[in-house]
Amino acid sequence: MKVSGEKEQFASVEKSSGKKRKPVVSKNLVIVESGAKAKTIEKILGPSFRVESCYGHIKDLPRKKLGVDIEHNFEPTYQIIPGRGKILKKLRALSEKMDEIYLASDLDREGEAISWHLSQELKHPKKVRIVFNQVTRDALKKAIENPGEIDLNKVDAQQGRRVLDRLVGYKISPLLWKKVKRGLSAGRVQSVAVRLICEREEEIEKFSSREYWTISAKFSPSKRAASLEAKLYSIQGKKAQIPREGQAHEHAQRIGKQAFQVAGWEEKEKARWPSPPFTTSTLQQAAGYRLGFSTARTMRLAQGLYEGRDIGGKERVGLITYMRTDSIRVAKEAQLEARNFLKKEFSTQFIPQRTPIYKNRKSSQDAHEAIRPTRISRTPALLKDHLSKDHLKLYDLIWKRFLASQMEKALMKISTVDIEGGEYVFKAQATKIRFPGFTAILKEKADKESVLPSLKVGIKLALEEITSRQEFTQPPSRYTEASLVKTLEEKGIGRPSTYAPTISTIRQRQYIILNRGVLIPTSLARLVNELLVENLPTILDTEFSARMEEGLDTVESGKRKWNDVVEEFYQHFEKELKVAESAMRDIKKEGLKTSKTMCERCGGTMILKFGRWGEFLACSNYPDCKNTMPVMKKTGAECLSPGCKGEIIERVSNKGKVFFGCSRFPECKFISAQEPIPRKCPHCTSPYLIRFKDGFKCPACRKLIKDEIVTKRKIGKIPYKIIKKSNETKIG
DNA sequence: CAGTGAGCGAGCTTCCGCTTGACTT
Repeated sequence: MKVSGEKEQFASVEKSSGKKRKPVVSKNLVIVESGAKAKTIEKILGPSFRVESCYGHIKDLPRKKLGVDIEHNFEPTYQIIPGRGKILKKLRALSEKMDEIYLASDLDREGEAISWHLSQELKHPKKVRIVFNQVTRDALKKAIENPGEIDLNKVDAQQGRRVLDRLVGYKISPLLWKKVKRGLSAGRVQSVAVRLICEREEEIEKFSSREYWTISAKFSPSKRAASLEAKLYSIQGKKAQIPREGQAHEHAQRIGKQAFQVAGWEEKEKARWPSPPFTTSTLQQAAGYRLGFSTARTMRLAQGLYEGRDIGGKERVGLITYMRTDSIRVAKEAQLEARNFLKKEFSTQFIPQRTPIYKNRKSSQDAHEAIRPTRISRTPALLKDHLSKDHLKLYDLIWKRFLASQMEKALMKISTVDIEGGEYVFKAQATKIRFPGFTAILKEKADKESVLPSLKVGIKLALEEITSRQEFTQPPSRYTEASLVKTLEEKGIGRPSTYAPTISTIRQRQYIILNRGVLIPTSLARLVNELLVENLPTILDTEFSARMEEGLDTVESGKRKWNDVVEEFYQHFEKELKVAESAMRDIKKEGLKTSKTMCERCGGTMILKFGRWGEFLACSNYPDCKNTMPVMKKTGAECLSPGCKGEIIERVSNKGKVFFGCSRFPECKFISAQEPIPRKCPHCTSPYLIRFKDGFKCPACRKLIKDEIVTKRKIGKIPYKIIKKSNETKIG
C-alpha cells in the first residue's frame, strides 16, 4: 500500500518537472541535505541529473537507549531515524535506476557523516562524494568534475562528537531525575547556557548600586550665537568624579564664578567600515535587537525566504541563501552583481576600489556562504506586495546588510572642543558625516549628526546654565536571546542549527522564564546549576566545548583515533560521575530550606520542592504530612480590583512568562503583565504604579509620572538646575 | 513583542546536530 502510494506521488513529480525538461531520462543522482537546495541545483545541472534531498541525518543513535558500548571502544549502534525510512526507500528505489550517485551533502563534519550513512544504506556500485560551498554554476561544475571519496577522518570526528554528547546528556540527565525532578536534562550545550544565565543573575544580585553626579553646562560665544552644551570632564587635571550631592553643589558654585574660554579645538577624520554580511548568529542578534524577533521567529521567517515565495506568477524562487551558516564568505558572482547594482543605482563613489574580503573566524566550518539575497536586484521595494510584513522586514535587514557590506567606508569628521575655566575643563564632541558610504543604505540611529560651532582657541565663552544630575551605576544586564547566542558563538558552544532550539529546550525544562525578551533563571535552574557545577565541573566549564573541538581536530587530521579522544575524556568524566551519584544532595528528599514558613497542619517546616507544575512548598514531614502551599513572591503592592484586600503576587504562566496576579486567586481574578511598584499615584487612588520608560505610569488613570525632580536655583545670575531621581529606579 | 492561571511529590523522562512540515489555538 505505502509503496504504491509513494510511486504515484513520485511519478507525478517526474511528470510535472518532466515538461520543463527535455525528455531525457536522468542518469545520475545527486543527493543534498536541503529540499530547496535540491530544486535550485536541479535547474542548474539540467536533464541528465536528478537531484534529491535526504533532509538531514538519516541515521542516529537510538533515542530510548544509550546506544554506546562503553566497554568496547565506545562502539555506537546506529539506527535509521524513525520517520526517515520513507525518504530512504525513495532514494534506494531511485538509485537503482541510475548510473552514478553523487553524495553531495554539506562539506562540514555533519555533512560528511550524512554521506557516510547514505553510502552504507544505498547499495550502488558507483558512488562518489562531491563538495561545494556555494550554489553557483561554476562551483557545481567544478565539484562534479572533481569527485572524491568520503573523508573517514571527518566522519570519525563527527562520531566522536556524537558519542561524547550522548554520554554527557544520557549520563547526567538521569542523575537529575533521581536527585531533583523527573524530566530534567543536562548537556554540553544547554547546561553551559543555563550556567551563563545563572551566573549573570548572581552578578546582578551581588551588585550594589552607587550614586554619582554629573555636571554639564551651556556656553555661548556671543549673545546671538547658538549655545553649546558641554560636559564637565576634569577638575584640577583629574577626571571628574563626584560621588555626593553636596560636592556637586560646591563645584557648581565655583564653576559659576569662573571665566571660560576655548582651550582646545580639534578636528579628526575617522573612517567607519561596514559590518560583514550575516551569519545565523548575527542575523538572530540583529533581528532581535532591531525588530524584536525571537530566535525561533527569525529562523522560521528566514526559512520562508530561503524556500521562496511566488513572486510575479512564475515559479517559486529562493530569495536568500541558506540561513544556517557560520560563514561570512560571499560568492564572487554575488559581489560582482552588487558592484553592478551600485554602479546603476548609486554612483561609483560608493563602490570600494578593492572588492572586500571578509575573513571567517577560525572555528567556521564554512559549508555555506553568508546569508545574503540571491539577487541584489530584488530590492525590498520590489517584493513589497509579495511578502508578509515580517518576511519583508527580515528581508530588508538582510538585503541592506549585504549591500552595505559591499560598499565604500564612511568618513566622519569628529570635532572636539575643550572649554576651560580655572580648574575646570568641559568637553563637547560632535560628529559630522563627510562621506556617507555604506551608511547611505543603513541610516542607523547612531549616525545622527551633531554640529559644533566653529571656534578658535582663546575665544571667551559666556556661561549660560549649569546642570547637576544624579546618576546611579547600573548592574550588568540580563541576557536576551540575542546576547546569549552571541556569547555561545564566541565560546564555540552550539551550532547555527541549534541556537534557537537550545533556547526553547531550556525554557521547556523550566530553567528559564522570559520576561519582556529577557532571560531569567528559575530557582530550579539555579539549584541544578549549583549541583552540576559543584559535582561535574569538567562538563560545566565554559571552555569544555572549545577543548572538545581541539580533540576533534586531531581526529580530523588523522593524528588520533576518535575512540581515544572519547576515552580520555570519559575516564575523567566517569570518576566525577561516580562521586556525584553519592555526593550530590538529594533534593527530592531534602527539598530546599529557603522559607521559614511553618506547616499549618503539623507544625513542621515548609520546604521548597520541584513538582510537575513548578515549585511548591511541601511539609518536611512528608509522607506523614502531605500539606502543600504555593510559593508566593510578594511584590508589596495591594490588589487593584475594587474592594479586594488581596496582594499582588509574581507568578509564572505555564508557557514560562512572568505575570502578576492577585493572591486571592481564584476568588479574585485580577491580573497584570507589568510589575506593580508599590507607590501611590499622585493623581488618583491607585495603590501602585508600573514602570514606563524612565519613569512610571499609573495603571488606573494612565498618567505618566516622571522619575525626576527638577529643582531650579541660581548661582549669581546663572540658572542652576538640579535633577534628582525621585525614588529607587536603579534596576530597569 | 503579547495579552497570561491552578492544585503537584510516580508514570520511563534525557543529549547535539542535520533537516522540515504536522499538529493544534
